[in-house]
Parts: sequence; C-alpha cells; structure tokens
Amino acid sequence: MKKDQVSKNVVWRMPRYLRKLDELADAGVERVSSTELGRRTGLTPSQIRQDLSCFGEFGQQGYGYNVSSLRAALRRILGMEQNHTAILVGAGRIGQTLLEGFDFSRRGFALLSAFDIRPELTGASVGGVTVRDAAEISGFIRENRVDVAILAVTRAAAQRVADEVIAAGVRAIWNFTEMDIDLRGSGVVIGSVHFSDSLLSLSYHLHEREAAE
Amino acid sequence: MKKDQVSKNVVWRMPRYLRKLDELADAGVERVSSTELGRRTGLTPSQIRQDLSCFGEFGQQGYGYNVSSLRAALRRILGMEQNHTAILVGAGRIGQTLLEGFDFSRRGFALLSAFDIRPELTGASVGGVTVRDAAEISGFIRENRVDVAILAVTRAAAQRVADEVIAAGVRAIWNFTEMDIDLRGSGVVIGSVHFSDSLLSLSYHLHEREAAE
DNA sequence: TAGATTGTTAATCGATTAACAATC
DNA sequence: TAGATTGTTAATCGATTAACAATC
Repeated sequence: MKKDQVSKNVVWRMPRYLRKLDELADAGVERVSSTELGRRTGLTPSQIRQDLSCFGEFGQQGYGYNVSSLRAALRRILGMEQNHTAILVGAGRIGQTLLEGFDFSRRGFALLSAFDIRPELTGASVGGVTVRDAAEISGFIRENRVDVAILAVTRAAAQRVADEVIAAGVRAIWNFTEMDIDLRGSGVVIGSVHFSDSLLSLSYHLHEREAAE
Repeated sequence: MKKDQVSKNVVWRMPRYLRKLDELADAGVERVSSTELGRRTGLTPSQIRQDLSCFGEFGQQGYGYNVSSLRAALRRILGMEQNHTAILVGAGRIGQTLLEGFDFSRRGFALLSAFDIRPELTGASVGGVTVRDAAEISGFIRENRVDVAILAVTRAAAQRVADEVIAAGVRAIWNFTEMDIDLRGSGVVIGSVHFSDSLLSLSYHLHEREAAE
C-alpha cells in the first residue's frame, strides 16, 4: 500500500537498489527475488519488500521482480524521468570535476550553465558547459527554469550564494561545501556531499578498531 | 556513562558537532549549551546530550560545554590525533581534486603516495604527492603502515583494486567509486562518497515536491 | 543561594525483522 | 497442483525525546 510519507532511510536505499538493478540488467538477468537482492545488498529480504511497498506493488508472488520493469519504476520514483535542470555555482576544482566527469544526463539532469566570480574562468567551456560571470546567476535563474543549484564555492561564500539562488527561485541545492546551509525556511530541498564528514566517520571507526586491539 | 557500541547515526553526527565547535571557536565563543548547539544544528538538546554521553562527560551543570575542551575531545574521539596515513589509488579527476584541494592534514591524515596505471601520470607530483605506478601498490603497503586506501578508480577496476589493497593489509577504504565494495569478510572499515546516490535522493525529494503541487 | 544546565532514566516514537495468508 | 515468493500485518528492536534529580 502506497505510503504518503516515506522515511529518509528508505529514500537513501532506493538509489542503491537501482544500481543493483542496473548491474543485473547489464548482466542480462531477467528476474530477481527480494532474497537475491538482499544477498547482493546486505539487507534483509523483508526490508527490501517493505521499502518497495512504500511506492506500490512491483513484484509477483512466486516469481519475484522483473528486473527491467522494477528498474523503470525506480527511475520514475527517483524523478529521473523529470528532465530536471541544474546550474553549477563555483567552477573550481570540485566544480570542474563535476562538469567533466559526472554524467548528469544519465541521472536525468540537464546541466544548463556554470558560474564563477573569477574573470579568467568566465567565457570558457568546461565539459561542454559555458562558464558565466557570477553576476548573472539571479538573472539566469529567473529567465530559465532551474531546479537545482550545485554549490561548489568556498565556505565563506556558501551561505551568501545559497541565499541568492533561493531568492531567485531554485527548488533545490546540491551542496559540496563543508558548510551547513540555512534554508531560511524557504522550503528548498537540500542534499549535501561532505567529504570531510565522511572521512572523519571512517577515522572514528579506524581508531575504534585500533583501540579494541 | 560511556557506551561500548555507538550507533552509526551517532557517529555520523559527531563530525557535524565538531564543525560547529570549530565555527564557535573561530568566533571566539568560550562556552555553549546543548540548547544553543541544538539551535545551530537543528537537533534537539536532548539528542546532543545523549550523543555526547556515549563517549563520556564533557559538560558542567549550570554552565554547558567549554568550546575548546569539547572540541579537543571530539577530535580525539574521531581519531584525528592518531596520525593516520593514506594512499590514493587512481589519480584521475576526482583523485587529483582530492590531492590538490582536500586538506588531509587538517583531518589528521598524512597522504603518503598516489598510484595510477597510466604511465603518463606516474612520476608526476600532484598537490605535493608523488604518483607511482599501480604495480607498486602492494609493495608500498607492505613496506609502509597504510591505514586508508582511497579508491578513486573506474567502476570496472574498483573491486579488483579493493581486493589488492585489502590483501596487502590496509585497515580501511574510502570509496569514491559508484560501486558497493565487497570486503570479503576481511574486517576492513569502509566509508563511501556516492555522488550519484546523493543526487538521486535529491531528485526524489524534488519530484515528490513537484507531485504535491 | 537561585538559576541554569548537565547526565541519565523512563517514555515515546519509528524502523527493522519475522511471520504468514494470498496468489502467481 | 506444488513450490516459490510477494505484500502486509504483527512483533521486536533501536533511536529519539521528554522529564528530572543532581549539581555547578
């Protein structure tokens, strides 16, 4: 039975399910049971069935799940068929890595433009995307539908830039700065990639293991 | 009362607490209460006190927490004073971004060396770190104490390289590939940074919001 | 001392797991 | 049909929140 409100944990697991289904599809596998998917993800079959049931009924008793149709369903659920749009703010090291190395279209996103305050970067094309002057950010957002602003600026500029793109009307922020962004109650969606937090969690577990020895 | 086993959620919040304390210390603030820290992190004061109590007693009734001593305690808890060591495997775009842009020493890590299979990259120095031939990985790990192997190779190479560094004796893997690494029951610690999973979660919430309108 | 705030215990809430009827 | 496996309900487990005695 479809759920109205799906928990954060469930949402976090959905991209992982999709990755596994992509792998299965690549390997030419046609059907998969929750038990087999559980084996591959390290989760219990129960949890997988429970998770999927938040969004609808995708399986068949005695058969399991059809790989390609579940895959299609997950892509739909994750909004990958929505032709979302994004701009990148901050064309520094991380920004350029995203422009050149991250396949936005494979995730259903069109990266419309990049912006930077450094004059020497503006006008260039990086990974097929034009870098514009940061002064044009608000105007660009107002003139184009921009769903996501990718924040790859310095810590010092993070909140100011966030305020600007929120005011101009973006619907979400993908945050690569090490700052916690205050959304000012705007209702904008945020997702963060914190390298440092990830390494420090790892460091904790490493230290814990050492202490146990 | 110190806990033996600390939950994943608690561990994930610790780096955030530390970031806030760094900010407070930079701003010259001397003391902070769980209420104030809660306001700044969006968590309940109860949760913060509960989280910290997993590791010991750091506050004082009627006063709160001393910023610099709690900060020092968190750094210790997170293993930042352990002089951990790391190597980078895969000196491509993400790898180079880490070498040039990520301050490992600020997180208590020494980055000893980088490795790549591409001959044109070996011998170079990127961000002050020498890139060696991938054939030398196992030897290097055996001759030096290497706590963490940073995996920044292609999806296709990910599991093979992981197997190699595990066999050679690293204690942890920091995974930047979009693959789930099978640790083969080795007891190695793993932490992952999945750009794609993060964007897809964001995409879900964006789509959900659109559907609600 | 009075006020503030901790650390901890108890209560609540939510998420995971187990069980099983339904059914392909 | 018999076997397999789902979707869902109930039971368990764990995490968050609330309450409060202890105490600075």
